[in-house]
Amino acid sequence: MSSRTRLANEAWEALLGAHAELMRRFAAAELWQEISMREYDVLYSLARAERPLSLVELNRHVLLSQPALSRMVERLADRGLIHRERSSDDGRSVRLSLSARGAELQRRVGLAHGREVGVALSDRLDRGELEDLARLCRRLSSEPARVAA
Amino acid sequence: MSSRTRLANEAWEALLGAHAELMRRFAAAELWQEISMREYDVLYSLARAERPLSLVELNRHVLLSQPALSRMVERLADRGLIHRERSSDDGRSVRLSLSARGAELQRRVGLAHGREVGVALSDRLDRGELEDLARLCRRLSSEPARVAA
DNA sequence: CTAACCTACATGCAAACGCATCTAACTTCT
DNA sequence: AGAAGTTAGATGCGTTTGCATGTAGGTTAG
Repeated sequence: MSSRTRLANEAWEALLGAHAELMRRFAAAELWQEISMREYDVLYSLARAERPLSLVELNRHVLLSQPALSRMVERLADRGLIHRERSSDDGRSVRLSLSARGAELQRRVGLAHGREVGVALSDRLDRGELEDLARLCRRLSSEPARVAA
Repeated sequence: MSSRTRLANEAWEALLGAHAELMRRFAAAELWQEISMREYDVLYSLARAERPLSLVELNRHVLLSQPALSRMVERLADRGLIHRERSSDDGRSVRLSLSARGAELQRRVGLAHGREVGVALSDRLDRGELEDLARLCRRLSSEPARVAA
């Protein structure tokens, strides 16, 4: 195993550890009574993307299987938090967007959650480090590093 | 919302994105036939910690509820991958450790998985960046930044 | 000593998940 | 245009999860 591979594995393990610990911490908040963190993730993804998303598009942001997301979307629609209508362009596809209630809930929960995120990370990293972390993580999730053919 | 808080939230979102995308990629490997990624996480945690761990200790590394972990441990023990014995010191506690079969499986799967992790991260970050990422993430998951009283 | 409390783990149960598969709507190729 | 192939989403079903709670061992205080 090359030293580069070792470094990569250490970085991945560190990232997993940070993810797990912070998720635990955020999940402990008395904030997820109305919606779970996973449901919030769906609302947040829809809020971010001004235009309606299809299930497949939404699924790129939400770490769930397609069937699980399909059912979660159904539950959120039943609760009146999101709109789900069949696309006119493509009869297979659905157009998912926040309802007014869903948008309000997302804003309200997002505000409180965002404060906690801010505290948790700012406590441990300064501005420059936060920027570095964001940059490095974005590099990991952006388009694949395609090799020239 | 202060700019520091905004930076923290951007960093957290970037970290979540990287986590989700890489998890997806790793999960797609034809490698998780014998054990799931979550089960591997348990075996890996036990492999790391040379001494036997209690459920509570193990639970610090594994992002699952205590009851869910308790049952996963039960399944892994039933499959002969880990040993579970009552602690002599503390009659409430269990001592969890890898069996020979579990250790072998962890090594085998870990080797292949580690290669994938290496490729995925090394493709996008150089040595210095991998070190930076590891350092920043460890800062996020190490002991709380206690404020002097 | 023992009653009250706390901690570690297990268990009942409903909700949610993933896998396999289905249906229906596009797309492509001849 | 029609058959074959692909893609979007939904559904059946067994497994796994989390919440609430139970049980038992250990600790503390009167």
